[in-house]
Amino acid sequence: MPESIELDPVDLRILTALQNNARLTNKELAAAAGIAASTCLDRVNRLRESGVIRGYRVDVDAERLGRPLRALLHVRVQPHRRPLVDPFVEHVLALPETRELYHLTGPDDFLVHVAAKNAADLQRLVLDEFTARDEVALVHTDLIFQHWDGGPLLPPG
Amino acid sequence: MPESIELDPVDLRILTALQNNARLTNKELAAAAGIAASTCLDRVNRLRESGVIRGYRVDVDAERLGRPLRALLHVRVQPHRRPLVDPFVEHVLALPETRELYHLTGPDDFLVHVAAKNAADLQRLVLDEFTARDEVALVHTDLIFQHWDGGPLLPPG
DNA sequence: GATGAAACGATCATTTA
DNA sequence: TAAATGATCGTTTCATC
Repeated sequence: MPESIELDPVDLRILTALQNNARLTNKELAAAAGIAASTCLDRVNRLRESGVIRGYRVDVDAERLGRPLRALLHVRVQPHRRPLVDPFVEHVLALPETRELYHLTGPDDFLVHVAAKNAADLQRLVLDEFTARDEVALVHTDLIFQHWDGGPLLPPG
Repeated sequence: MPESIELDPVDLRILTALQNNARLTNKELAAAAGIAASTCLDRVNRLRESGVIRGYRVDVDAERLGRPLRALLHVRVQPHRRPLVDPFVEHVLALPETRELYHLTGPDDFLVHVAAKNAADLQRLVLDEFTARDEVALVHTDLIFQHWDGGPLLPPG
């Protein structure tokens, strides 16, 4: 199922254009890719159906939404077993502060990117939503000075 | 400049809808927010101009694009000074493998989320693009088992 | 993959609350 | 000041080549 799809240069131009601005009209997108609008519509539908395009998201400024303090929480879950891990994941994803969650190799099992209102809010989050849970053996918090998104995702050469 | 903006419940409904699907038509968005289309257009334009909305991105499946192996690289840059840090950031952001870059407090200064073709590709990336650089004092690599995005970003209660 | 036509949505000036 | 109406214009979409 998670197969690699054959993408030609036209598909790549479409994806690259959409990664910069996902709200381009179909007409604009067709122009960017150098194809007719109807063809472009076909291509985009195929990319959606094949799962290459998973969705379209708006990029919201957390700072201006009142969550200027971002942090990464390294979390060790013990014992590291499914009956404990699955509910932990569900809990974290349900928190409004959670931006991203990673399940990792290495001593710290999870990494959680959170956005908080201020230091007190972050403290509450760590104490009440993480260390208060039985399966959470350890939480280490690093503040995020700055965060960048990478460029358009492209297939390897 | 990075001020918090006053957002009313209508704005929040608009942002929430767009975070789920940034390609909703203005008409659909207006219906979701319970307002007239023209009003909705106004609101979205204001959210864009005020910087609350930073852009619209397509969510591409890295696996299906031929980059199934994702990892987090913890990188220590020494000495941790601007003349070294700024070019390092620029270098990392220019790599096609980079998905995200964090500048952090704590002993490891940077965290880089990368997407590679396979283990050999990841090894090449670490050796040639990171440890080969003079300012990079240490790289620690954790593989990503799984990665989740958080729900819609909302202002704190 | 392109063309062309019918259906639909975006947009803006104007009106209303 | 903020939202709705309605006319115009542009875009999407689909059958057809």
